[in-house]
Amino acid sequence: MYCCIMYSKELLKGTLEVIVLKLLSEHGKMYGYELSQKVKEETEGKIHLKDGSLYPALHKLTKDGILTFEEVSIGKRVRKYYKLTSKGEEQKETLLDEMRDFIKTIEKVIFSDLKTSPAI
Amino acid sequence: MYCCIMYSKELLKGTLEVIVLKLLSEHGKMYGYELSQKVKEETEGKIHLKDGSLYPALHKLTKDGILTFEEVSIGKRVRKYYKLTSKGEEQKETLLDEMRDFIKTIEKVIFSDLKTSPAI
DNA sequence: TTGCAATATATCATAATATGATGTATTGTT
DNA sequence: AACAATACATCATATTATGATATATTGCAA
Repeated sequence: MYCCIMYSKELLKGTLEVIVLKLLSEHGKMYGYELSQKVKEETEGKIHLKDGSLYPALHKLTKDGILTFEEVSIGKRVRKYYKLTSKGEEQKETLLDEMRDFIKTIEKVIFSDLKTSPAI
Repeated sequence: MYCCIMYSKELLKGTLEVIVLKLLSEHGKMYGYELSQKVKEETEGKIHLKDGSLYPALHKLTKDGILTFEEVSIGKRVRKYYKLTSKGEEQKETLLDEMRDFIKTIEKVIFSDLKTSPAI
């Protein structure tokens, strides 16, 4: 599977989990491939969850009680539909709050311009 | 040296370099300890560059030609004042643009609310 | 004046995690 | 029949922040 990430790898670290939890919360239940397609679509290809990252993450989140899944047969193919547990819902809220706050703080440090915006 | 980071470790990954470059660009020249104090101050303690992260990063950036430094003796103590090279200035711009775009994209995926904002 | 906090640097083993490579198999299209 | 897309998976590697640890100076308060 090929990649095309617009951002340096480092920036994306830690983002995967938040994205997965947000999408699952929003759509109820989704399977791995569907998740990766959805992200690609919503970011116009800018973020691509690689399967080498996604599937291990889904396994880990399941092991940690954040997700559960049910297997659904589509012909001879088996899909694993994942959804949030109640613990997962809480975790999602925590991570979203954290991300919001993180972005706010980063913006303050990084995009402040001492020369032009002394106001506010 | 003690820590108190409000964010999960993962979120901070990749952020250190951008912060360092931005601050150096803004202040001309700074030494390691000064950098960590500045960040702590500007983020009200929310982000704390640990010396175990900062110094290796400064060494690496120097090795990569992004930074240079000059040693200044303050009494018996020696400070290393770092500043951006011209390559470092370019790198700073690149990383800032990347960060801007990254935040915009992440916000679109993560903070979109399908229920309340079908418009646009 | 003694001891502690702050200043200032540094290194290293460890942990976490995304990645690329690689593999298997099915389904739909040309 | 061949190929792209669908759908899952594993693993060695690379990157990087962290905590622990170390050294030494300086200023301040008891």
